[in-house]
Amino acid sequence: MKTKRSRIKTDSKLSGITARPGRPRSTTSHTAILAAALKLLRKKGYRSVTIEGIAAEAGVGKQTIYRWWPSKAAVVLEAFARYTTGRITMPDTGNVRGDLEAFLVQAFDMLTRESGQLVRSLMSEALLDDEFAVSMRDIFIASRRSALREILNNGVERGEVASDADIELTIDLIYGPMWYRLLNNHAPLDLKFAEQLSEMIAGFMGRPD
Amino acid sequence: MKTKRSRIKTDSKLSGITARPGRPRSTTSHTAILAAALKLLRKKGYRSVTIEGIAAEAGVGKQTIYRWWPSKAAVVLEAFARYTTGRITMPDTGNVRGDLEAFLVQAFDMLTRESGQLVRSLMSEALLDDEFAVSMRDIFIASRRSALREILNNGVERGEVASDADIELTIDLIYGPMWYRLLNNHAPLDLKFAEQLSEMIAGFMGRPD
Amino acid sequence: MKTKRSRIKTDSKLSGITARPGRPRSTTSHTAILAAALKLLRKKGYRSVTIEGIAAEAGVGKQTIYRWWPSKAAVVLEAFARYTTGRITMPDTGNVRGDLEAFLVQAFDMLTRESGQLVRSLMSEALLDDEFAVSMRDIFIASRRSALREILNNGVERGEVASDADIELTIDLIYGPMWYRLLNNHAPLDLKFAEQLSEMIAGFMGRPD
Amino acid sequence: MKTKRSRIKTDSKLSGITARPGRPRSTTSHTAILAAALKLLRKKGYRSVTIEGIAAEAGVGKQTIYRWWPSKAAVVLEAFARYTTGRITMPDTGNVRGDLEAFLVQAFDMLTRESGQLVRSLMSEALLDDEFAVSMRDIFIASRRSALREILNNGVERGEVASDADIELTIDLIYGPMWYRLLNNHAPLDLKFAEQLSEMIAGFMGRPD
DNA sequence: GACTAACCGAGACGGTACGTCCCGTCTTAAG
DNA sequence: CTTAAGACGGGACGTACCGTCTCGGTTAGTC
Repeated sequence: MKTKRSRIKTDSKLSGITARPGRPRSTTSHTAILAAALKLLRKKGYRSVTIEGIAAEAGVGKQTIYRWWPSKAAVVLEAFARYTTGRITMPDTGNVRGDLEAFLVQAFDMLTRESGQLVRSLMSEALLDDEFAVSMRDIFIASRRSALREILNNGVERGEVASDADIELTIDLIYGPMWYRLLNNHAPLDLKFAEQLSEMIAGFMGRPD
Repeated sequence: MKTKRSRIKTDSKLSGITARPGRPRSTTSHTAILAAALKLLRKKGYRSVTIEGIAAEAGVGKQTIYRWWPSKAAVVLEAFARYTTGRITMPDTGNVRGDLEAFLVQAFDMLTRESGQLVRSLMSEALLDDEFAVSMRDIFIASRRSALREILNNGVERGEVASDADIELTIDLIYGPMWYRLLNNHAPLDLKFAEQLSEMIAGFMGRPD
Repeated sequence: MKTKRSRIKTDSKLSGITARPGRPRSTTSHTAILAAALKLLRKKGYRSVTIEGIAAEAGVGKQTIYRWWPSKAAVVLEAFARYTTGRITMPDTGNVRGDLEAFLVQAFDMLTRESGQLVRSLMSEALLDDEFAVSMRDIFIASRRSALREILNNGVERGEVASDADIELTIDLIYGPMWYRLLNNHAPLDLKFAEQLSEMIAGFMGRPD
Repeated sequence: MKTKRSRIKTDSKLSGITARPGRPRSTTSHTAILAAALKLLRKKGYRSVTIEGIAAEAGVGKQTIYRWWPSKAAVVLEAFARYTTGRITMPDTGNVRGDLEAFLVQAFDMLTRESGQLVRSLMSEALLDDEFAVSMRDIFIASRRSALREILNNGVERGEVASDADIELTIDLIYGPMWYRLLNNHAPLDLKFAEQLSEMIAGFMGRPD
């Protein structure tokens, strides 16, 4: 998420610089906006959500939104980020393949049952707006990648995975098919797919010989 | 592409079905619209292209566009489909891995040098519009998948690939990473990636034992 | 009513000249158009009636309408003219005042119960289109004026009215208030008004001294 | 003229009613719109004037027009009302007939030389739109009627006119013929007609016997 | 306790594009 | 040559939102 000033303000606590003068940002409005965004998303879908609609639903002036977010996509992204924070739990089955499968099952489940359409909407926006794409990569994609990275690195430490394996490539080989199915909807993100993917990756990585 | 009525026009003499009454569709306008769409796309990018703009550029009434296409995305998709028709050439190197690599090099090259942004735009639309997503799958995705399918089936015939291999899954494993990089732009679609993908797939499929 | 060719054709029967070659004008379509126009007028009001709507309702091509009438107003005017033909009956009470009152009662009644809104619509068009105004004057206004003229001239012959009375002015003094109320709708076209008008006119004309 | 909300804004200090929130209506735009409407009317005639054209000419968004007026006719009516405000001057010749003649000469002159076509256009609209007709009656017709009413009432006070005369009917008898000629254009609104009308009315009213 | 600054709601503003309606013209095949 | 059908270029409609602006009013810290 990008705001015009928020970082400055966030720093003030740490740096001991006193708060800027004037009325401080209303947390009530802030949360009301995010809640409204989420609600409207569910009810009408991303395309039909408008800044004007969010403002009305939140009982807030449009300017208050524009002051803190650059676009509708940014609001939605923050709302979604808040919503999913802490939802990723790291599995610990003892081996890479098990961890991977558990992780994918969890991810597929969430995308299938809850946030799939929302993630699609956000990606849709990212495809047309480079600045937003950066935000999305920073906030959303990066954290998912690093979760996988951790799983794979654990495998390296355990000796299951060759130490010179190309981790980043491997992550692409895992998330790639997942996104492909998510976006194209031509085949399900189900248990079987999680197994197949995990098996493939295990085969790909597991040959240090 | 979706039109309101089938353009199938069987031989009236034989079938007894007479041609539709009324002035026939203008091929001049049809091509002018597609040309205008392509031109504006290059000049201004998908988001800035409007139906109104295409109509003006093509010297055509807006209604003429709305009569034959349901949305801006549909026009662009048809324009793009025409543009790329016949551009996919099937490689013949004698083995699956070689064919695959050659095919991917070709595909990556085109996406990187020419049509990447356009494909991203179309996918963006497909993510928000299910009806359009179907069109896109039918016109664009399907033909790419069947190209890969042919390559893999050739491998089965040659005995390089196990006869019980899951071809559709394999296609996902190839196109998935390609799309993932295309959409997220976090790593290049380069020669090296083509090699890596081909190797991985060869490894994945090539063990009938 | 103005048509581009109808008079030529009308003459051909009389002059013995054989009909023009080609398919003759369809009387079926002609009457269907007028009927459709009248039907739509009643259902939706003049403003909402369109050439396209009439054509559809009549099961006729638009061109067929444009070939024979210059505008929607012309179609409506002809439909209305047909509808009212022969509806004006001349009263004969023996004196000007009685004739006038009877005539006005009849006219007011028709405008109030049936054709008021339609006449208003036609006048509306005439106010913006000079060519149509001429048609309307020829077809509609003129016949009403000559009816009154006859009544007044009968009075002159009987000696009730001064022979040098300004008949045309008098007609204006009668129809003026009638139209004024019809258009402004601020007061009714009722029996009392017919009496008052007749009395006023009798007073105005009846003093040859 | 009809606006969506009353612009009555009583003194907030006294009444305790605070001003409406939000950015106040722009007087600049308001006047620019009326000026543009008048200008376009003169240049192109009522039928060719469009809301879009007025907006462009005034340098204003279309919505700004739609926010405050329900139709093109309403804009034009307000523009015209402003334009004619204070143009009616009451004559004082000492007797009803003189006053009437002077008043009519003035009115005929204005309609003939300046505003005739505009008034016809407005009436055209009023004939098809009841809501607008009410506006027009309130703003335009009513003020003209009350001018005449004053002249006639003066006559009653002076004893020239019978005290039980039907003033409203008399007004119809005067304005009726005027409108009739204005609308049908079959005879001029000239000096002679003003005399004839005045004479007729004087005869009609001036018999207290 | 006044002053100042930034916030807030409300909503009007100039704009752009939408998708629709209908205009009057045209181009077919059929009669 | 007319007809029904219906596509065509075009113009305007009235609406939805955009992102900006301008009000009155609120809520803090600073003088």
